Amino acid sequence: MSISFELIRNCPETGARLGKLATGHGTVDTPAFMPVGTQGTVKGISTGELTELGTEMILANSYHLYLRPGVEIVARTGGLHRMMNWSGGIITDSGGFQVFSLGGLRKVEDDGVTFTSHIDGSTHYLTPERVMRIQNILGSDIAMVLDQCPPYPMPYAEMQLAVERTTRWAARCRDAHLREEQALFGIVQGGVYRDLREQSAAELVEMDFPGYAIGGLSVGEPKELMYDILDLLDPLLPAEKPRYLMGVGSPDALLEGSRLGVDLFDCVLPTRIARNGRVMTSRGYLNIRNAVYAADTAPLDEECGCPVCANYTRAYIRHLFNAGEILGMRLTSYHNLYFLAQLMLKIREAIRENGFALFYGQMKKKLDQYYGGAGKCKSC
RNA sequence: GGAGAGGUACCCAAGUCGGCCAAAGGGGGCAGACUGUAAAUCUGCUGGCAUUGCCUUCGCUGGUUCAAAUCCAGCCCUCUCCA
Repeated sequence: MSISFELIRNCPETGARLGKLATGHGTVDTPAFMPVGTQGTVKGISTGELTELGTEMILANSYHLYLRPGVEIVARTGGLHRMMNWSGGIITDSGGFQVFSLGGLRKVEDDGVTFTSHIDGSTHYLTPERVMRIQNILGSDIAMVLDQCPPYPMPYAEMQLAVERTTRWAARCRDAHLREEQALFGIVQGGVYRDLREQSAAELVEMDFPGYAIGGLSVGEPKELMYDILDLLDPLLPAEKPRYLMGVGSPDALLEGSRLGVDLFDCVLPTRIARNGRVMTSRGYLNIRNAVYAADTAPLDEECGCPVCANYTRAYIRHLFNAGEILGMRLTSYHNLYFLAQLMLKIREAIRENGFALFYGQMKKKLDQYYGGAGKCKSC
């Protein structure tokens, strides 16, 4: 068995689930947030620090690792886990997101996708079979099927084609998947069209994957539409299998996603905004580059217990950013990952204690206040 | 003392045979964006005030002109070379 998922508790009042996902590289307490390490590194954070942060699984990217350093190098260095010195879990994305994000550099056809490398301009042809081979070699604990992730908005007819293609590719990925200890997740597409989501979910469930991802959300649509789709999918996906909402990582969306039955999340948000000076705090986002923090001796977040907040002032971190010092980004990245890890920890505790509904109400009020609008920190 | 080069906005630096110049570009500064990472990236603002517009500004002072950062005169200052 590649992975096992134990559903420990269902929230009696909401769709929230407490679970435990076991892979060949440890277990993951769910709902969980997984930091993104696209190129075999969570940018700026060592694997020792990831462990410190309580990270149990990260997301890496097949397409990027295939381009550089190349799967042969990863294989020769002992596989992705050993290469990056990470003993926890790894999910590899298939490259499906690059079908979306590298819009100008790729051509999608039924058989596969032609990419123009953003690194050197070379041409690469990825099919479901090749993507599976890449992930098999990388040796991630969970592989993802190749999917077509369309942008928002997308006309119905085109979305329908993307759903059908994603289903066909999922079947091909399943057939091409060789590595037994590696699980393969299907990815539900369909944008914000309810019937297409139902169709996509039904077709994938039919294929009996060990877990299901929800893709094609948080690509520009209003959050309410995303939540509607999650609500729709909750009863359609098998309860005994993990659900993974791809690409979602704002605090409010993690809370809402958890309420709607999501077990796994990943997102570049905490690390990316951190490198650009924005930190998540108990009182909303704070841009540490802002002049008001020039002489501020408070920590990033007064309610935070992370080592960054215990040891460094806003004034210092702002100085590091203004001076272009690499430590600034490392500190904010660490803090943001800690912030989300704590949020998920609280969510799990609440479910475990049968107090999620109450917790949700209180936390939602707080997050709406601080993160609901434009994301401005209300204390600023 | 002689010869030459130059002083432009917070800094550096274009522009100088007159108008299209509140003045290129870069830096710095200020703010914003970022959600399965082409991202330590990208965008906007950066003389003042107000709605198009007006006002003050290119070392200083004066002059020529309808019009001057640009032309003329004097002065102040900086740098290089020669004595």
